[in-house]
Order: sequence, then structure tokens, then C-alpha cells
Amino acid sequence: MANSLDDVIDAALRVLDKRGMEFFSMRRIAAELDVQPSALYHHVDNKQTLLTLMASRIVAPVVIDEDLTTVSHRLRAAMLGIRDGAEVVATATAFKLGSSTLEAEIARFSTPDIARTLLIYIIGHTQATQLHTQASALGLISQDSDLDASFERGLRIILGTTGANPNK
Amino acid sequence: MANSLDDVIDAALRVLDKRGMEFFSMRRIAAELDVQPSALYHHVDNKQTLLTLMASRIVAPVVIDEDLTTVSHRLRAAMLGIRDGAEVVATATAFKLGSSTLEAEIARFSTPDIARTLLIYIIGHTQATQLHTQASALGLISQDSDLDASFERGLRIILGTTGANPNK
DNA sequence: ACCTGAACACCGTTCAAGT
DNA sequence: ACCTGAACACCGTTCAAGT
Repeated sequence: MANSLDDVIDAALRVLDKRGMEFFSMRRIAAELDVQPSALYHHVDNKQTLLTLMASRIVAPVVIDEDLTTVSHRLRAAMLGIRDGAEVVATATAFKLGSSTLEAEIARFSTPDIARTLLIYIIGHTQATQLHTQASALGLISQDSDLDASFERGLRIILGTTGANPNK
Repeated sequence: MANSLDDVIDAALRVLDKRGMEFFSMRRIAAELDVQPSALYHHVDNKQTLLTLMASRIVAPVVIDEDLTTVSHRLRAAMLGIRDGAEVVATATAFKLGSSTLEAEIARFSTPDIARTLLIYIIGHTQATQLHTQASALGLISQDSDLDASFERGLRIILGTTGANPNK
């Protein structure tokens, strides 16, 4: 009974979360919707476009305000919330330098340079975290339990804040 | 007459530079070597392994010394030197947080946190630059001629250096 | 050690046609 | 507007066999 574009994005995010980027394909999304692969192209121009829509959806719930440390943690959490979420955001959204609304919104509370540097760091570190977590889940590398703390320390290098956090 | 692993890596880098990531395939590398696709698997376990070897090759000539600003520019230049070079390095090398030799070498001249943050930034910004350059070459977005300066300003945010450069 | 030939189980995308 | 069915031009990888 007639899927909408939103149904397609939902199904795509479900496939991603269940199988990961490695097995993320248009054909699996079609199967998830009980539809022929060609049907997807009525809603979306191509796979890349779909990935961009997914990235927007992942990032959309993140509230941007003046507390950039908290904003950074929110963004990280949003991407970590879905398997390979950071990779999707990395390849689709954030790397449209300048034309990203996220970058502009963060710049409102700091400077364009800080916004850009911060965004690159957040996405990059989170992507690394996700890859690392997967690899150690497969027993390929030893666990590095320090990743949350590592993220926080990098944040302080960029934002120039000290250890004392008045909001906590 | 019998290819070596090095021949395979060479051919792979040639294919990447000529066609880009989008058309980078084992089958094209095989064609570049005038060999059957299956022959590649005598030299390399799989495509991912080959990408890791390519990333090492891209980054290998970069000299690491105490002038981290210059080191950063060298790394950026090395990745920009080959089409989609930053993407290959991003997915293959750098994101082995901690287990990257590059990260350890940079840490010798600063701190582990600065090394990690810097590396994430350099690779991320360079990847963004390369995507941006390609997109604007295709007329998809407007030119942003500021990317070199943008890179430099982000560098200063992380390294905490001021405008004055005693080495220049 | 290095490679061929053939096969397997997949891809993204297009397009005419149906409802 | 939304979907089917069939096709096209590809993929990565395995494996027996050749030299």
C-alpha cells in the first residue's frame, strides 16, 4: 500500500542499523519494504541522494545552542545511536564545507573557523570510534576503553575550555 | 612476466588517480596489469587490505619533525597529490586510533591528544577539500577558493600558534 | 610462485509496462 | 503516483587447474 519517501528513508536506516554499511544496498532496502528494487527510484534519484537524506535525519534531532561542548556530545551521541552513523554523516552531510546548515548554526555561537574545525573533529573522531568498536567486537584489535575521554580531551583542545565545567 | 605486490599497489594507485574512488575496482586494477581479476588474490587478501597498503604508500614519504604546522601541510599535500587520496587514507589508515604509526610519531613532538586531534582534522579537512574540488569541477557547487586558508586557520586553532611564523 | 578460466552470489540503475 | 519484471553492465571473491 504505497510507500512514501519517508518510508524509504526509515527502511534504509533500519537496514543500516541491522546490517551495517558493508551490507547496505538498494536491493536490501527494497526487500525490507517488500518491493522491487526499481520501485525505490520512484522516490529517490540514486543511492547517494538517499544517503544524504539519511544523514540529515540522523543529525536533525540535535539541538544547537551556545554550550558547544554539550552540542558536541549531542552530535556524537546521535551518530553513535545508529550503526555506521558517523560514516554516513561523514560522506554525505558534513563534507559539504560551508553549505552545511550544521556548520552555519554552530558558527552563530562561535566563529566560522571554530565551527568548521569542530565539526570535522566531531565527525572524524566519532567515525573512528565506531570503526574501532566494531573491529574490537570482532576481536581484530584490543579494546581502547578510553574513547569517550579521548573525545572530550580533543574537544578541549579545539574549544579552549579548561577542566572546570560550570554547567555540570 | 610475474607481477609483485608492489606492482599491484602501483597499478592500484594509477587506477585510483585516473578514475577516482567511484570507478576503483579490483577488475580495473587487473585490466591495468593485463591479468585476470583472480590473479590479484595471489598478492592480496582482499580489496580492503589493498586500500590499506595504498594508504601507507601515500603517507610514507611525509617527513615528521618538530614543526607540526609544516608537517600538517606536508601530509595534506601528500593526500592531495592523488585523486581521492584523503578518502583512502581516511578509511584505511588513520582511523585505527592509537595503532597508527603516524599518530605515534606526531605525538613524539607534542602530546597524544594533540596528535590525534590534529590527525583527524588534517585528514577530514583534506577529504572535504578534495570532495569540494571535485564537486565544483562538475559545476555542482560554487567555488570556495578559501580552502587553503581555511585549513591553515583550523591548524592554528588546534596547535595554538599565532599568525607570526618564525620559519617563513 | 604466479596466473587462467569459469563460476557464484551479488550490485546500482534503466525502462517499458501495468494499476 | 507508485510499482513490477526484465534486462544491462557491472562488482568481489573462490577454486580447481595450469606453468
